[in-house]
Amino acid sequence: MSATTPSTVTIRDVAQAAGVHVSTVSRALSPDKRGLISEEVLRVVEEAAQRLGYRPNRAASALRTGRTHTIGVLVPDITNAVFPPILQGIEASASARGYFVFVANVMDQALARPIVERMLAQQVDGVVLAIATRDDPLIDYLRQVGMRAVLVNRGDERGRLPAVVSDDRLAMKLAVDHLVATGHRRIAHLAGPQGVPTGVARRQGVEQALRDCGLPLVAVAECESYSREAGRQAMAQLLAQPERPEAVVCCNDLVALGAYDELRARGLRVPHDISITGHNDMPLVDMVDPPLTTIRLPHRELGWRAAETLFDEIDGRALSASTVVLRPELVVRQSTRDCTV
Amino acid sequence: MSATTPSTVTIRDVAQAAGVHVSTVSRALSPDKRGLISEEVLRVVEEAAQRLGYRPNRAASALRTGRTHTIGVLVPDITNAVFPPILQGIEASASARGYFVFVANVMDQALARPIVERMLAQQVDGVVLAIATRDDPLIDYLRQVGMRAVLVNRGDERGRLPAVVSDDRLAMKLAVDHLVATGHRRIAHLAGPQGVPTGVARRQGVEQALRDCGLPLVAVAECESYSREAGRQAMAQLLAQPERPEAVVCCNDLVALGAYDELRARGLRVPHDISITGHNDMPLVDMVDPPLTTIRLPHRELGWRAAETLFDEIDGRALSASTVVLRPELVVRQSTRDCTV
DNA sequence: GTGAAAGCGCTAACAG
DNA sequence: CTGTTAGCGCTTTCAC
Repeated sequence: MSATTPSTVTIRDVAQAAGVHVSTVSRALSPDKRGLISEEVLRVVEEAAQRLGYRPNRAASALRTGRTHTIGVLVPDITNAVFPPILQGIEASASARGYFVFVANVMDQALARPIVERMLAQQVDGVVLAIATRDDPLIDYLRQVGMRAVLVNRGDERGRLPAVVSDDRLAMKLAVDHLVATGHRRIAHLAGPQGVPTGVARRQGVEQALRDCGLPLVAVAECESYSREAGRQAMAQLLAQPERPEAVVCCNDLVALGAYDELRARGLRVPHDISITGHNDMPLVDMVDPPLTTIRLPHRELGWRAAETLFDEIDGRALSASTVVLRPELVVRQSTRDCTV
Repeated sequence: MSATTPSTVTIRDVAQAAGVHVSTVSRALSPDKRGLISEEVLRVVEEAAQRLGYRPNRAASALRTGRTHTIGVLVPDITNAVFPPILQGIEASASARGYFVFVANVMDQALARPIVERMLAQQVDGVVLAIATRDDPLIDYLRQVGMRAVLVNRGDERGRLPAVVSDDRLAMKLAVDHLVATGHRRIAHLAGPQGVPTGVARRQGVEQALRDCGLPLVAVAECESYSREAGRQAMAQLLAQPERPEAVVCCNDLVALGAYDELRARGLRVPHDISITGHNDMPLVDMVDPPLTTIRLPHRELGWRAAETLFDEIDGRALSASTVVLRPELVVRQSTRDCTV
């Protein structure tokens, strides 16, 4: 029956109750300083702390030590199914280390800088960014102010910050190779926004993979964003071309689903008239009609590793490998047909 | 060209640069105290702060004032598509008020209490809980320690804490009425876990709605959790009964999709052999096969209102209505057939 | 309208 | 091993 007092009990109260000095209490309750304290006193202090329901005030400790045990995470849109698992991985890692995670939803790229400034004021121990654009000035800013930071999902081409990403080129190669192996020849690409690293890398991945097979990229349309509606529009553009492609490699699942929308509106059938591939393996894409052939990413691990990398930085353990690249994997379902049979 | 110094610039530096006392700087930079300062000094201070790149240390201010400008949010599983929009609403509200939000993913209900304790230590100004179980002892604990809190999505039957929820009974009534209007008579229910308020309320909603129509509830199976797999299992149980229902009202979309899985495995077709309804209108349920008839909730608004309620509490603005109930809405798609034609 | 001084709760030298 | 002392950066009385 610990009488958890609603009123604030401080280290002084504990010291008084235990009949020792506050600094002794501080030491006794600090995991790495408790070795300095005698068994006897340790017991008394712990008992008193327990009894009074003492909870060290993190704000005070933060002021003194400069460490808040908090990190910030900036995501572009938490409603996009890619990010929750990443966040979960980050949170799991943070939680295991006694850290809390501020989640900021950066709907507008222009808000990123002010948000980082507020996080700086909030004294976060570091940030993980899932919002880096190409040549993002934010990255320079972070380095300039000495804020520890790690990129996730989207890396930095110039390697200014550690990053944990998936292999976008390989992902696209997996998709292209699968299509080619199943007899597709006229392959097009629905590319992501060329302002973000993933958009560029995936496009290059498609181009390279096709080149490796000695095949042309018959058409490309760039999506305004990674959204269903943008995918629909881009697909419409693609279909405005004289000759219809046999298959379309999409930069992500949402875009692929947008392609479905446009195709359905025109009475075209997937995969009968055209094969479609996605990227991400979002929840439920195995249940859409037809189930989507896509690329699966280890999202949760992406987040976990990013957080671990950040904590390594925070604890002064400099990493050898600054960029971690995780392997994506092909998931074949029914949106791609076998033209060889 | 603000020379943002990497080294920490404090209020003392600003005071010195501006040739005034620190307390004057503090007042000048505080929105509600700046009235006490002369135009002249205000200008000088602001210029100096700007030039030096001063950012008030929140940890110090928190220690002094007891307010951290942070809130915590506890969600059961951020990977469940219901929560991201709720979180987004919370975050939008918090951000607009200069607050940051800690997101904690409470995978195991037993971890809720320790997490709340850590948040208490972290001096959060309040919490919003999306994880309340029925008669949750956590609620009493929060009241006991005087932590401001608001429930979202799941309310408390005893009204111990303010809550923002959707009308679960109405939701189920909308589903039942639609089925009845389209000629279904033998209606069953895939119920949510009866340990959480929503599971109970939705089940009661189905029962009441059916009673209102003078129809029996032909069968009920309780799901272990709000998951696709649990839905599949519960559907299997339902199909083990001698007579097959014409329609099944599911406690949520994931469960409904699990029902799809089981039905498909048995070669039964939706809605030809059996009609299915969901709840939540998750992203992509309009694209599954067949598109799911479901209940749409104002998730984002749920989160927004919950946060606003919390801030009202924090600012001492006691609310009149302690529980806010938002209206769900029926979305008819193709998982329910019209038996009257 | 501004300055002086105290102190929020904690940790970390420094003594002993 | 434990106590003493100082101070993190800020806000808020209290004077003037």
